[in-house]
Amino acid sequence: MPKVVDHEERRRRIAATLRRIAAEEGLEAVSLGQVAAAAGISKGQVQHYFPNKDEMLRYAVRTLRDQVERRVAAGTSDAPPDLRAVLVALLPLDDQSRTEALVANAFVWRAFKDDEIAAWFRAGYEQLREALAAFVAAEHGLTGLDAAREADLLLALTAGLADAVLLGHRTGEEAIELIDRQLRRLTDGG
Amino acid sequence: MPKVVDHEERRRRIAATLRRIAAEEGLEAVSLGQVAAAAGISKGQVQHYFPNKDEMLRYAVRTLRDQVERRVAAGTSDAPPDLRAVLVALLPLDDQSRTEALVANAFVWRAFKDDEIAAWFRAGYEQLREALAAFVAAEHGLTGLDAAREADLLLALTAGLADAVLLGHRTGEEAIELIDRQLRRLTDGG
DNA sequence: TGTTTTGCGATACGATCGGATTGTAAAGAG
DNA sequence: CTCTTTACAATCCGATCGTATCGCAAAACA
Repeated sequence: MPKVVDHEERRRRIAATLRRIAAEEGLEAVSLGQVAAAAGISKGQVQHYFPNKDEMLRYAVRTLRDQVERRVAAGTSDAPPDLRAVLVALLPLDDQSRTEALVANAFVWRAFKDDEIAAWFRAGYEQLREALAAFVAAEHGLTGLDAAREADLLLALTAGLADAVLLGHRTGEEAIELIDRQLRRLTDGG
Repeated sequence: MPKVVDHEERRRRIAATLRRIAAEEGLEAVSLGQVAAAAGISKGQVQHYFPNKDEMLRYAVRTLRDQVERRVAAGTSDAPPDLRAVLVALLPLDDQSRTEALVANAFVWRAFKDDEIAAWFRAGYEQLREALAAFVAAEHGLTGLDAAREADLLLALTAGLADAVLLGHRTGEEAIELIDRQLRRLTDGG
């Protein structure tokens, strides 16, 4: 065998370039040629590491999910894990999270037609639901069912706010204020 | 002048076909040829009524907004206008509203690159915000600022739930229950 | 030192795109 | 009836797409 190459590493680099293009110009701008050019490699090399475009897109979604998970976990790791910190980490407030949100948004439509991508979205959603429910139960001493419902409210609220921030309908500060307002109700009511 | 034709009517029909394709197969499947074929007309006719594809897409967004506005208004007109009814009308629960939500979602990305489309989205958002704030103030007797914030929470929550329902992460019933839970807080707390 | 296998650049292919051009039938205007 | 304008069909164009194929250099194995 020739030139020993880390296949995963190549794929990750290509996927990262793909996400950059998707965030900047939309999924429709993602073509083999564009990705190759932006990554500074040849079209042939891209083909060498992905059997087709769909697989390339799926891989980009998988690694995006990993990236988001790592970032959210990192954002809460300096302090003890905190419900508020997780919710705020889900908002597109800096370049990194904004790019992730843009890419996720760009991929939403793919999820309707690609079951594998849909499965990744759903897994992320469920994981978040459960994590938030655990936080609510721990921080506000609610019983399981109530905690789950409050977590659902917070998750949907944060998702809606994230979209609004992304579209420029609200500022990040406004979104945080609204999250705090909702959290305050839990504290006061419990 | 030959064959007297209602230009607006033709444009509306073409736009409706465009939205149907966008809802079923995504915006990327929307091409002049596809729209023409689905509408049972020639490519030339589509070109005759829209100077280019972008204008066609913009027109489709404008008429979508009208359609949503009419539906939400109609859904609340049999009974006296009602905060809960408006929020529920925003969820993708039947074919009509689901299609609208899908199309809106498909157009979100366009809004990032097309200022005119972004303006229509923003206008719809602001209109909804103000309407909801008025409802909250009227039904729960809150002062202006509190009413506006509660309306913001409800709007973001409903938007997040609408997305979750659309993606199949939740059922419509669950979404309605969560909206009711949030509304109950306003009633109890006020 | 061949031989084989892999990495990857180059290029060709057919399909499809948005847009421009051209042709023509119909219908009011003169 | 002639002329002009409009409605639309048909076709062409250059660009770009995803994919297939070909060719060759590098490197491990024999």
